[in-house]
Amino acid sequence: MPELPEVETTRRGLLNKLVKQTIDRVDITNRRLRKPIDRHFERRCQNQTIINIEREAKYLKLLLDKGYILIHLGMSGHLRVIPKETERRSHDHVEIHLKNGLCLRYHDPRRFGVIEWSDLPSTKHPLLKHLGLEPLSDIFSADYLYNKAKKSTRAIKNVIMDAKIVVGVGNIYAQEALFLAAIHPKRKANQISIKRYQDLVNAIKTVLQQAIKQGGTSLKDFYQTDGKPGYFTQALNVYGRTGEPCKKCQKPLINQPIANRQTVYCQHCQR
DNA sequence: CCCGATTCCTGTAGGC
DNA sequence: TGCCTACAGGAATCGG
Repeated sequence: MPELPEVETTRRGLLNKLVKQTIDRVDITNRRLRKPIDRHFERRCQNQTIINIEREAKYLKLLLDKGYILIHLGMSGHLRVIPKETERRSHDHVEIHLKNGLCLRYHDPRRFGVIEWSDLPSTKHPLLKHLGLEPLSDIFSADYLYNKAKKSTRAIKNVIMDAKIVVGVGNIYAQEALFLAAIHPKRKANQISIKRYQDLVNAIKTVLQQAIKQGGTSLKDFYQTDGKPGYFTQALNVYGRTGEPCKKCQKPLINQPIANRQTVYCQHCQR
């Protein structure tokens, strides 16, 4: 499940291969993603050079001479750069052929992703304009999170997964950050001190930075752009470890759904 | 306005 | 072995 570290890993893997390359043509086998790919997409991209690749939240932006290609990997998407003659597999939905003989191929079994061309600035783009802060930016601070949360009785896990507050934190890293900060995932947001918010903000930054270093987390569908898995999977403390011993206190980890999402935590360490 | 529930989708796992 | 169902989850949308 691509969250911020997986998307950033993808961005870094694509940079060398795509920047300064020119798009020859686009070939789409299935337009039906989270929203259908616009019928003008191919024409908008053709003969454009990729200037740079940026990440905003869990979105990638391939900056072109004019406008940009916006890509979201959804639940199960990944991108690879391969020779264009590489045989296509099922769920390979979009190919962006480069003039150098390579092609960027988008693969997404569950089709929750997004691919579109746009020239709107982020402040005006419907998918980008309401996004909250980047968690690795300096302005994402204990003060900020405390102020956002102090009037809310929501479970803290739902708050840090809310992209209108802070972006890029999905179900895996929310659970990992709460474990590191020793905060119970169901604790009400307005019942956490500013000091503990500092622990939580630190934990979110640490876990995301460590995961980026390891090339992300691979469960089922995510791979780095060179086809290797992400290695943060081995560093997970709680995600997917229901019933296994807590790495701090050895008591078995609990799994309780919060907002219909699996949530694994240690009842003893997290308060 | 706020926020939980529902929805999209398909591969996989578990039950019988 | 094979069929069936439940489940995973990002984020838009719905509705109380």
